[in-house]
Amino acid sequence: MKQKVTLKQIAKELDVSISTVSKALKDSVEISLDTRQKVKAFAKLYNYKPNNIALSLKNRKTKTIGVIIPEIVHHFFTTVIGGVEKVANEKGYNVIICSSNNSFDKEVINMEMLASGSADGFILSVAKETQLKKDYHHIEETMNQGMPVVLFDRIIDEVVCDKVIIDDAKGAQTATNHLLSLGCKRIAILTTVDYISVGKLRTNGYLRALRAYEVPEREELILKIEDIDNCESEISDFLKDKDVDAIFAVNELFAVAAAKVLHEQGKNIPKDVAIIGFTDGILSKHFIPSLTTVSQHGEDMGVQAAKLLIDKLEGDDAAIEEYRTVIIDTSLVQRQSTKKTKG
Amino acid sequence: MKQKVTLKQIAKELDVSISTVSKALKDSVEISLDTRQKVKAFAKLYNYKPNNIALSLKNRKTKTIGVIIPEIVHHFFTTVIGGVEKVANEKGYNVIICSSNNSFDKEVINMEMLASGSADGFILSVAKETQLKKDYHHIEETMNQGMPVVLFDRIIDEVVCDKVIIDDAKGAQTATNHLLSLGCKRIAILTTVDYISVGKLRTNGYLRALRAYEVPEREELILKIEDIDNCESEISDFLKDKDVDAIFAVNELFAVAAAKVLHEQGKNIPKDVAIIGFTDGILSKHFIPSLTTVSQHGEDMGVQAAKLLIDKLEGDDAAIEEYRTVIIDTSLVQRQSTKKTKG
DNA sequence: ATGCCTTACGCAAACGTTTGCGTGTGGAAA
DNA sequence: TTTCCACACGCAAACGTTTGCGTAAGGCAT
Repeated sequence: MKQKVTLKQIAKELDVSISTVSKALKDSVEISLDTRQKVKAFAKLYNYKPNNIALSLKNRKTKTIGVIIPEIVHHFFTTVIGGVEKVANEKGYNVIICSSNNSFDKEVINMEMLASGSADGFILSVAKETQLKKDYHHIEETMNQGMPVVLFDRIIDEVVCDKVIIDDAKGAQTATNHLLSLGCKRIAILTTVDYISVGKLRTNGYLRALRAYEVPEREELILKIEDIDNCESEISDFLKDKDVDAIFAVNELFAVAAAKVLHEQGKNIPKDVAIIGFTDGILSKHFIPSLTTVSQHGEDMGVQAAKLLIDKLEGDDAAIEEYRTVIIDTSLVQRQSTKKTKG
Repeated sequence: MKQKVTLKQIAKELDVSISTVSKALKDSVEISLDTRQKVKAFAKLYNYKPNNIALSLKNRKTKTIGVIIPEIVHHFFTTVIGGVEKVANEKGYNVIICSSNNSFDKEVINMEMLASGSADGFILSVAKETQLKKDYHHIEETMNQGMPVVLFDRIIDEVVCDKVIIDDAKGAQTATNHLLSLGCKRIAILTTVDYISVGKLRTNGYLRALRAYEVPEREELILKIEDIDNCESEISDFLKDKDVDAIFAVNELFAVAAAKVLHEQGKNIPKDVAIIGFTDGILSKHFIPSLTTVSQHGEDMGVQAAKLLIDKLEGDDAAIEEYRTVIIDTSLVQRQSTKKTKG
């Protein structure tokens, strides 16, 4: 088992100094052509690769982006990561991914760990607990130490930094509008508890659409789901003897759960009840009937976030003080769950 | 914007040497109690955190595990990552994730990048292209440089290292047995092209089950799908005027696609045709009808893989020469798609 | 007063790089 | 023969740690 070869070893073998080897590999004119060729041949033979750690220490940068997301087993977040990776790799950056598991503590630990030398900057979607706790000191501290942070999806208004979001309210409004334009009058919304920023925003968009259409908003058509793991029974109870003709769900799981409940109740989708979800994942695509949904373009978000971060990392000082918020357009992906029934 | 504080800065402020600070923070008896307290107070005040990069360089290890998977937007792989993360974090390891995007070149690049200082060892599921190309030099080289590699799921028989797999053939056999025990006679299989190891193994298990039941295997009931993105139409053609009473699919997507095709053809699941898939993902769980499936216990695989790797990383030299293969038990998750119809 | 031991600290090397600058050697010009 | 200039290379510092060992100061015993 041959260990990794270093400059020092090459230098020793060739009986030259370390600096000569280093310069030779970089084709420095300081070094004679002859020596250069010898060194390079040797380096290739022994498969020399510069040690990233040493380079990081010397350059005081790691060429690594830290991504912290609330859940790793989550379609939307993985699409975002896909986008980040794409841009990062193009620009020679590595990506480290950590999940906070929606735990505040784990978010802090991961961030501190990566901040102490492992990453140059962060792309972050905050944990539920963090949103609830409203404690952002770890983010502020990281930024204070000169490491840029880009927030996406679940952002924090109070923290001043680059952000990538979708216009949640607008997306929800568009979706609701679509239901209204189909002639639906009794549109229920399945949403989250208020401290989840995106849930609240989407609810607002729903309400805005109703008002614009002068459809009375009715408290009893709003369900704020607490326990996401148990949403199906909550939805079942909620829908029981409620005469709705459409459902807008603020995420994919709620939409699917609603569809299942309706199916059990013998209702037809879209004839009896139309459904629109949020987040264009595989569930919406493959469900029968396939579900109309508001696409968040996760990969795009990742791409934009990575670009913002790398701009900050490589930008001149002028740009550093300026923070941008990129708003990704949502789009309504129309599928069977809102197909107009003929006649 | 205060930069990260280093030992040197603390030393300067307190007018002591760097080594004194370092030792004081480690509560060395070499340092007087008085100095120790002073240093620690100062360190806490300035939120000192040792620089991981410097430590990595000094210790010649990074406490980081590199995970390379074929796809990041993939439920099964993310569950595996979840398992890896769990164990890794418990043991103080970081996890770097890279996706090869099923490209051989990207797999090599990622591996070399991480191997040159960023990770101490690898957990890897090889890209399709790599399996097709049968070029494993990057894996061998990495191991030759003293970095342990654990292969999972899509493994390579020719490479000698730790492995975590499921018994694909057995899982498939169990699934097929279940269909047979339900009284199904004309069981089709939707599988992949042969060079995908898991596809082939699962097909073998299917055939084995048929033989054990003395059901004739019929070539025309085997569909090897080439273009996974277009599987629905392939399946549709395949199923057209074929009188099958059960379908075994070697992955989740094929199972769902089959279910959709059957639905379009007006067939009832499970009454007309029973379906079993492979991989217990969200699609199988939420589909109507919910799909019976062979669970691979992805998180378990991740846990085991991480344990194997960390054992190698921290084990004494005796253990290093010995390679283990952990076989994770599959289990059949019975759902509606194979419910026995009464009578 | 001298010697010795303990206490409390600093020095320096090491991990693997990069790079500005200093320097020895050779040849050519005067 | 002396002087000068390239050329080709080496030295050393720096990045932030850790740690074995050396050492100054002080106290105590003789």
